[in-house]
Amino acid sequence: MEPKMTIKEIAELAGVSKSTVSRYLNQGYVSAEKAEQVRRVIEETGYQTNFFAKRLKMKYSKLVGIVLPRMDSVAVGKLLTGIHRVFRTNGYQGLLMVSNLSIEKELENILSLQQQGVDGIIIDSVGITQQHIELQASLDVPTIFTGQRHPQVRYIKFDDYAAGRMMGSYLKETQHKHVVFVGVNESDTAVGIERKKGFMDAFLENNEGAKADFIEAGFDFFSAYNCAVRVLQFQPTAVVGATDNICLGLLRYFHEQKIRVPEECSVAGFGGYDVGAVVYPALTTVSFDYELVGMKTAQGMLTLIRGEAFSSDASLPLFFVERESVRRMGEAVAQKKPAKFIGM
Amino acid sequence: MEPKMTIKEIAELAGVSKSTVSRYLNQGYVSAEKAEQVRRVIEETGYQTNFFAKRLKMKYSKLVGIVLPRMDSVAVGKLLTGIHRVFRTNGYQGLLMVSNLSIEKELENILSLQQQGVDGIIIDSVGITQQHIELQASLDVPTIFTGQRHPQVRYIKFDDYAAGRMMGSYLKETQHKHVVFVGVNESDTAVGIERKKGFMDAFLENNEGAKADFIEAGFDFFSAYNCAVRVLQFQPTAVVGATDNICLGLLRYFHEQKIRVPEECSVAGFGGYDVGAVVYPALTTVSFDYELVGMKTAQGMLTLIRGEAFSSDASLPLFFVERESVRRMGEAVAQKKPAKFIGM
DNA sequence: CTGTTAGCGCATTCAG
DNA sequence: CTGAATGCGCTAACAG
Repeated sequence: MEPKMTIKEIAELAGVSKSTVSRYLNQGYVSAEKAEQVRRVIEETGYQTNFFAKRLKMKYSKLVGIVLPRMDSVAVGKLLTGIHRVFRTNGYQGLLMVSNLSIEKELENILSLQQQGVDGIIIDSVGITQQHIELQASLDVPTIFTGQRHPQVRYIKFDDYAAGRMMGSYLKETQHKHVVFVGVNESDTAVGIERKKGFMDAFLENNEGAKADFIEAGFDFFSAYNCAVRVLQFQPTAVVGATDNICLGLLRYFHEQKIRVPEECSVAGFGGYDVGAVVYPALTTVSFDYELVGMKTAQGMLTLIRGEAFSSDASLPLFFVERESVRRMGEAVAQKKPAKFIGM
Repeated sequence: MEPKMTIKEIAELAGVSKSTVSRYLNQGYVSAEKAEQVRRVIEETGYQTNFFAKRLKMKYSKLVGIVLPRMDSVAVGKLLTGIHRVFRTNGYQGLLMVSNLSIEKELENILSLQQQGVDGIIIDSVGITQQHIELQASLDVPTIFTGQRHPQVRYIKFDDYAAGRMMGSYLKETQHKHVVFVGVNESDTAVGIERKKGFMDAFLENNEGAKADFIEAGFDFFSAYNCAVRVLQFQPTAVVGATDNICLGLLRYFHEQKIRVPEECSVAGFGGYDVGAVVYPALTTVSFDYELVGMKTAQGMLTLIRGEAFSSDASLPLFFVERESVRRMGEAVAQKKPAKFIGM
């Protein structure tokens, strides 16, 4: 293991030529006899082919760059889990870069990745700008965006509009008439625009007397908590947060104000994080399978690398998870549900 | 950007030799005049030095492997954030491998990383086995473990024993006399043994009439939720979970059973996850700064790579976060705290 | 300060 | 089927 064997030394020890060893390692145009000799020597020495030398010769690197807005988020974690799952079975590996929500750094990371010789780049962006498009077009490695979409790039994501609609329909069906949607900034097209629009469209259509207000918050608990006063001023029967985290912040405020959920005000979100199942009331939500996105994206990348056709997809399946935090307005409020922890 | 410039072509275009270009790119033994010519050509062509060729020549790769038990955990996310923070300012990058909590895969990943020519390996293990030690000793790249420790390896971690003691002292001070500790399996030395022992030691010493029972759970909400019945059978005045997640599962069960926290039973944990601040009652906990561990570990790795001395550290600072979930047994229970969301 | 020369370790023609 | 020879793109002596 120590003095770093090279193919040349293996060849000498096995009494063959370098090329024979190389062939043994790759295609395999080698006689059984010599193959055996080589095999033995390799096993004994623990020889490992030099990664960089190999990559220098070959055109590919078996590395694909992944640029992330941040690392400490469950969604990102699951996404990566999915990506890794398919990559590992194909001998690929992800090279991560974090951009801390900075567009500038994101662009910089993409460039840096390309320079490292990755075979492709996956970008989990929080917003696709014109600069992204230009940069991406100038690159000579395939790229796939995830989480956001844009007509000029390849992408794999959920249908945020449909997710919004699911929630809108549900609140209509449960006969809520006045809800406030706590959303995020529109720079995030998927969450800030599509998801919200889906909700509004479905909730408002053919829903006489229905009304929906809007308040903008950030992605974190605290920001949501802080805008809770304002949502209460609308006196809604239900509030839906653009993410589960927003709901948790809201829930906390309601608890402090002794506003009972869902009796006095319903709450629902998007995301389907595990923790939504364990808080009380358990959060009704539209659940996203982030791991699936990761897998699909990785598969798409493999396709692209092989030079095959790829088609963007913004319709990955969504799951509506009905739990305890939304009241059915028609029914009596007294009969509480059994309140069993339903797992995740 | 397209036909992949090489140093040779740059040299020709600039009217100098390859080595001059190389020097320009590295150390800098170049006249201002020629430097300028080279600079211009590089800028025009968008030339980027070939990563693999460079790594083949040089001894280092500027890549350090990171093997993780899993990706979708906040703690891991923060750890990575910390690692990346120091690496990025030093031109290093992390190459991630996930072992899905399998020891076998973990070993395999370490080997694979070494083969890729990384300059070092950081291992966030959930348990150091004899195999880890042997493998690690046979490697020719430096390794640092994090999260766990062992006399025969380098490590950077919190002092789990001290964390346990903090909590033990606190519960003693708040005059609890009977608590049950919901811990995890002892294969996780840090959490399963040290943290628990610290708690027991501090809680029990010089604490007349005090009693502490133990129950083993897994790391997830559900497992904790499921063992809640058994902890209740002990009729404790407080229960401490080895992790905040365990507490959340417990809290859910207590809520379902209408057991008021902390009035009827106190709950406290370890971890300091953000979500602990937003649930109700907000969770009293010993907080770990995972990002700091990441930074320290990365710095240690850089030290090692430079060939300088490194010393393991298992005493990273801990923070006790007193929130709402533990009752001070001496005091009246009626006077509820203001219950303000204290942020994270 | 600069150009020339030699490999780094490997895969791959090309003759045998 | 196999060995000898070539070069991937780059850095590092080595002489100028």
